Amino acid sequence: MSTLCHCTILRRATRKLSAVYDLALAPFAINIAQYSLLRVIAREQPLSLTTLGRRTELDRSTVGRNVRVLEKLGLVVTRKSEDDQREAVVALTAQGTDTIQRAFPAWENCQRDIEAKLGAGKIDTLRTILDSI
Amino acid sequence: MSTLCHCTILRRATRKLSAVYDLALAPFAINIAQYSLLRVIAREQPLSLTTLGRRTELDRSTVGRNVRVLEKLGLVVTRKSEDDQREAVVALTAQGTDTIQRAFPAWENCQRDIEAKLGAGKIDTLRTILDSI
DNA sequence: GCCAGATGCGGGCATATACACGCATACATG
DNA sequence: CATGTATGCGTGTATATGCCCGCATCTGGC
Repeated sequence: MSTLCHCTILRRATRKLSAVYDLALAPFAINIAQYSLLRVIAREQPLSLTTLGRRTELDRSTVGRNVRVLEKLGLVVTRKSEDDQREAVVALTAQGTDTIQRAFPAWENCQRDIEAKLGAGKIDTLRTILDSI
Repeated sequence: MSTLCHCTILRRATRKLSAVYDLALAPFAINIAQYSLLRVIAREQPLSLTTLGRRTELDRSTVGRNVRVLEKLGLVVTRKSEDDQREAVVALTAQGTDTIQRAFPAWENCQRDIEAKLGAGKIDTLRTILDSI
């Protein structure tokens, strides 16, 4: 068995792939983490930070800070929930919706590039493996 | 083709797997990123920060900061190279060497756990895929 | 030998990420 | 209804990561 660390290999690949997506999304002034978060918000808005954390499997405090960045960029707004005064609910702004749509082709190109590079079979395998981690 | 982002899936899996390794290494007061870095240093010490960055495919400034943390933990020392006054070379301390050795079984357990979970075939496939990213 | 370009580093800036703590609100049980 | 527990958030602290800038040093061509 190899002495190479599975986790370290995974971490390295993630950094590299993220850099590819980040570069493609740079013209829209967002990165892949932000794009991904925007997409979840778009799909379920309005939603609370805690819910957003569950969807993304991110720590709630991480989500809170990441959303704050998106807010600073003018892509989302947060407001207090009326039902539950504790909750902060997030929704896209018009600019946020627009940014997602404009960035979509760039993101899709990344998807196609990696699919072409690995082949559909390996993409499926990869997804299966990663989902089971 | 699915609308799921390959990069986001990879990022999520990396966070989760890192958390597993981090938990296993917690008794030794290091995380997987640090353990991995220590191993590279152990293998090639003494080496410059730039070389360390090339080996790990990390930005040099990142390596510089990460090494500083290891230094604060007493696991490595850095000194100015005698040959090239610009270079900062890194080497393990006795405590660093000791920590790697003591942490090794915990790391190895993580390796075996993930190998058992995925099976040797999938581990190989995963490595091949990740290496080609 | 000298200067221009290359190389090595640290620091500034920014995001991503997690955990622990404390505060406010909601809710459930007596 | 009152209190104890559960839930939702923000903040503090820490590491990980990358880009850019400026400084110091090295090196090669002249």
